[in-house]
Amino acid sequence: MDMPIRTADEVELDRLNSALGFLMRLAQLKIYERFFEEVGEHNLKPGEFSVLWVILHNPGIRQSVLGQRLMIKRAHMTKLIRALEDQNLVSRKVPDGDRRAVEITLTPEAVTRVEQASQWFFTYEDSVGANLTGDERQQLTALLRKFVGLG
Amino acid sequence: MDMPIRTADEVELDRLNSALGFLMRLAQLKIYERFFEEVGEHNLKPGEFSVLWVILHNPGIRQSVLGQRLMIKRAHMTKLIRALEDQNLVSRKVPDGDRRAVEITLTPEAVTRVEQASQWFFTYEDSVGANLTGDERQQLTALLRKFVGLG
DNA sequence: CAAAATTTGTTTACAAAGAAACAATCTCCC
DNA sequence: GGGAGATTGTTTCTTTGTAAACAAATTTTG
Repeated sequence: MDMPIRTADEVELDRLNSALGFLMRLAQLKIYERFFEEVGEHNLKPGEFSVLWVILHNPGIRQSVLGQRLMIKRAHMTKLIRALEDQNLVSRKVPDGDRRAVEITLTPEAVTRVEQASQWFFTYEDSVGANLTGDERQQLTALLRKFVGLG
Repeated sequence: MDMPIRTADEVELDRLNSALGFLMRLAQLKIYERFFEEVGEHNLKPGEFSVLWVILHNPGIRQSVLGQRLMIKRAHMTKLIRALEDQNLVSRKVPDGDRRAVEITLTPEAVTRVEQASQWFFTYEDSVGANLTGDERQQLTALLRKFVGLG
């Protein structure tokens, strides 16, 4: 009657089972964990890749806009960009129109690197929903896109 | 032709738009952000609540099992539990059968507190998908549940 | 136009979370 | 029974990210 719980599968979650925030956190952690199993440290980290990818597709984007879109706080963005600059992957330029702002572009080296990295990144992203059917995967991304207000 | 990007909405994401990991991260951050807007610091943080909720429904659960289910690493779990213990919300007991393990239960005080907190927590969790229809919300949770391997 | 308020990025101090090394205990297998 | 190896929790160190205060530039408004 009072048998102790031995494995994670036996844990009673009750209503937490349908809590969006809870499920989302679990899902994200699972993705992240798998990422390092499959991809390893071989290349750019997912966060770095996303930042560089967005700069690649929006050359001269401002730090603040990048942060808003990627939901990265200004304070943190400063550090990320500086780290990328130290690796000679991005260059910063203060535009004439607004001397508070900083416009970011990729160095030629980074363009190559990101295009290369995009191969394994998106391959991984596709494989990540392997326990879903193709339809389910598509539904899931569509729902998430709507949920976060994209497209 | 070379118009600079001024708002986050104009940012070109290209294939990142259907990357599960990316969307999931955005979704989780959005939930977390809204949480503090709506609920404020009033009560337990979402993480604390989840931990306490699971202990409530699985009294005597072991730290390791709790961590596995909630995807919290052992090192971090130690700190969480100690913090909860300092607030007199949980008690730890080393079972006779295995003197390495620690079994966690809620204090009577915590039981009340969690039951109370569950009201706003789940109310919030329900309101969080407000820009989705009821059907979509249900689909989303079902897909997430399948994705993370629950149920 | 000038003072007030806002935006942008940075710095500093701190909180959340993980990695690796460790000690104690337990399990397995000879 | 007794070592080899695995589990469990803790500690220490590092990484990642946030919050708050700040400086400089810009916009708003009286």
